[in-house]
This record gives sequence, C-alpha cells and structure tokens, in this order.
Amino acid sequence: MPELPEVEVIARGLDASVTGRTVESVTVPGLTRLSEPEETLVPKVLGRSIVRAWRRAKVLLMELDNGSTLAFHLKMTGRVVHGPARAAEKHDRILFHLDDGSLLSFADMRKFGYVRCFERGELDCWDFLCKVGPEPLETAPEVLAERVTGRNCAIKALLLNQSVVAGVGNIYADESLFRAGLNPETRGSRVGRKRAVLLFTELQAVLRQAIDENGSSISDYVNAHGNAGAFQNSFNVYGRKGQACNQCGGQLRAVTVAGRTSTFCPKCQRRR
DNA sequence: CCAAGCACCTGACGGC
DNA sequence: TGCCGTCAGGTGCTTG
Repeated sequence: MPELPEVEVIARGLDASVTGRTVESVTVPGLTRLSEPEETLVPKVLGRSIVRAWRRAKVLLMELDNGSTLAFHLKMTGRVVHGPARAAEKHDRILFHLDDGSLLSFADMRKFGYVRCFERGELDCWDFLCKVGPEPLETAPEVLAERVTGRNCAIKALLLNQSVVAGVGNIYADESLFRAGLNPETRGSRVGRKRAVLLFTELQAVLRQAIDENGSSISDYVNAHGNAGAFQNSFNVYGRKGQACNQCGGQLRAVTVAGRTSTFCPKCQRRR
C-alpha cells in the first residue's frame, strides 16, 4: 500500500492534472465494503468540479467546488489514476468520467480501501483524521521525539501508530530505524532523546527522498498517471531479509513487531 | 491503559 | 498441473 510518500506523489499528480475538471458521469462497477454507499456518494459528486487535491496522513483528498471533499484511503492495494477514457477493468471500484473525456479511476484488488465524500465542514469532524498525529514533514524532529521517548512500546510499533506520527508504514519505519541505528524492538523508554531526534531526522530524509523518487513500487503502487516509483531500488532493509547489510556486510534478519515483518541489521541495529 | 491476535480480501509464489 | 500454506504497503475490533 501507499504510505505517506506514495499518497503525496499521487496527490501532487492529481492536483496538476484534474484541477478545474468537472465530473460529468460516474460508473460504479462495485464499491468496497468500507466505502460510502453509491446512492449517497454519486449525487454529491455529479456535476461538481475539482478544486484541488492534497494529502493528510495516508488519506488522499480532493476538494470539490461545493465545499465537499472526496477522501480515498488506499490501504494495501488501492490505486487512483487519471488517464484517457477506457473500459472498466477487473479491480475498478468507481470511475469518474471528466468533462475533457478523461477518466479518474479508483481500483483496489484487495478491497480494503475506500472512498467517501464529506460535505462542507464534515471533514474536520471525521474521527479518523481527528485521531491522527502530526505530519512528520511539517513537525520538528525534537517535537516528534518527545512523542516516543518514555513510552513502553517497541519503537517500531510507535512509528506505525498513526496517532503518534502520521503517514509512516512498514517500509519507511524499517528504513528510518536502520538509518538511525535503532533496533525495531527497542522500547521507546530506552531510546535516548538524542537518538530519537536522529530517528525523526532520518525519517524526514527518507520520506523526502522517496517523494523525490516518485514513491516505492513493490507490486501494486503506481502514481496518478499510472507510473511506478523508483525508491524501492534504494531500500537498505525492507524486503531484504537474508541479504547483506549495505553498511557492514552482515546478514539482515527479520522479526515480527506489532504484527508486521521488521527487517533489520543485527550488528548496526543492536538492542538496547 | 496496553499488546496481541485476528478479521477484512485477493493474488503471487514456493513446496510437494 | 494442482493443492496448500504463507505472505503482502493498513486499520480496527475483540480479547486478555
């Protein structure tokens, strides 16, 4: 699934290509279980034009000209792509036909994702966004560090917890822990202030680099124009269990933390 | 309060 | 070839 960098890249691409376009018609091959029902969703969108697209946490947002906002959560395999008109494909869940003849599609193979439309003012009351923590690229590392030091959970679990910091998923948690030399199982309470500041400084660097490289494509992710990202070629640890550490040459290992596979270097990321 | 486990889905891949 | 188990970028609910 798209984490913060992937959703950011999609949002920027959409903001550049669909802003000003009007939704002329909508076809619904079959919405996902967590989506808003077609009967209420479609009337809110029909005839509206798109004002802007942006991101908060891992949620893709598109504001419409009546003040309502479309919200997409892509979860593991969701895609939102803008391109030329085409016939519906197997995993398409909803298709927005725009006034220039182009198509905005939401597809999701595993159906975990969803799309909902919030009317003016409702977005600010959405429980999900209200609970989400600060944006890691808009918050000082020193401030973020305070949110993990002193807590008894594993540092990896804290990074994945969206109320601690927004937008971090399994890839960027593992990559930032490696860069900071922190073992994923280390408790927040055992991470010193200085090391915690380093962790969030490295998290910012890794997120910025991933955005610059158009995100990470493992199998499903593509940007708003259907293109794969390149940051997967820069992974130090994610998905590299058994391979050699880029820093010390030792063999990378994997453990399960917070229910997720966590790949790390036992030499460069010692437990403390 | 916290952590662990599982549920939600489909598809790809490896082993037999 | 096919069947079975395992795993996958996330979140939310239940259980202990």
